[in-house]
Amino acid sequence: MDSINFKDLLKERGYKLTPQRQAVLDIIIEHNGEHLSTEEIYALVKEKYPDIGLATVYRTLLLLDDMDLVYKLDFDDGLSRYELNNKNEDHRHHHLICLNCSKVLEVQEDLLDTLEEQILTKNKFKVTDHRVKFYGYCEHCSEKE
Amino acid sequence: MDSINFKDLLKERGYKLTPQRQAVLDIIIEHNGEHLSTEEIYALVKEKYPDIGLATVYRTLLLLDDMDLVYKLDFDDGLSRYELNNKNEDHRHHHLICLNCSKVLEVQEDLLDTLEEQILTKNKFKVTDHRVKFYGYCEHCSEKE
DNA sequence: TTCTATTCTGAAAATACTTTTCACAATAGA
DNA sequence: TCTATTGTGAAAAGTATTTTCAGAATAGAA
Repeated sequence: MDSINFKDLLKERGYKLTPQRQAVLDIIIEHNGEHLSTEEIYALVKEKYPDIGLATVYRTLLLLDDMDLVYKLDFDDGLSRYELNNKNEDHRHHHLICLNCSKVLEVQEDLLDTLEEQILTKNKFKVTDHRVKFYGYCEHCSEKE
Repeated sequence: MDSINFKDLLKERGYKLTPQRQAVLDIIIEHNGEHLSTEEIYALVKEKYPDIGLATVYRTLLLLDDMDLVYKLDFDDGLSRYELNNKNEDHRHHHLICLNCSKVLEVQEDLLDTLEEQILTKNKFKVTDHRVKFYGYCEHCSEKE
């Protein structure tokens, strides 16, 4: 996501491109693959843009989520986390959350297309997105038992 | 879940059976199939047990979730919701959340066993539970477009 | 049954995360 | 450059949840 695209996307929705918005998006792009919390994003943005306020970070994350540039995640730790919506990814990936060490792994699998078709047929519900979380024990924590 | 079983389950963990705990569980059982929020549960329990405090309801729901008697749900409305963990159900059901009217449907499907096997093989991650949410448009809201 | 260590409860205070308010600042199109 | 409009930071407010604490209730022992 370069700034020219971002500016256009904002404009489509009547929003302006500001250094703060760019800075928040930049951090999320730089940390692609991580699951940063709002406070973590705030701290990282502050390194480059010390005057930014926490409220602006919250507002920007809301905006980016609404624009589908990021995905909001919930790993049950009480924090909102975000990851870049990698549009070149064939399918959304799923998260494996270790109940022991809380580590989060990612799986690229997607068997859910079949399921989504069945849901449309049986329930007449048109699925547009899904969120899947698997809980269990990672390799390291499984061995320790 | 009759009170005798509940009492034993509590005892196993060093907890006592109190009228408050029973009352909260009773309400959840009575409303099986619904997705009650904490405040809704509080209001319903209060009808039968007017002196109960909100903190006790929070504490009890935490306990019931920990004991796997209920499932905590998150439909992205800022509220914690709970449903009875129906252990005679073959598989967990999934929720279909309508992005337009916010109605929540349930699907009994479970194609995830195959996926979980693949996850164990490829990622050496032992899945013990999963949460799946599908977002989209219900029959009624699809038609209106 | 009575006693008593322990757990539990209600109310209020405290937390934690998030949103809103408001006055001032910055953006972008004219 | 001008200016309508949107955006921002700081602080306050909001909302859901957890903790504190003194008194009450439970359950096992006596």
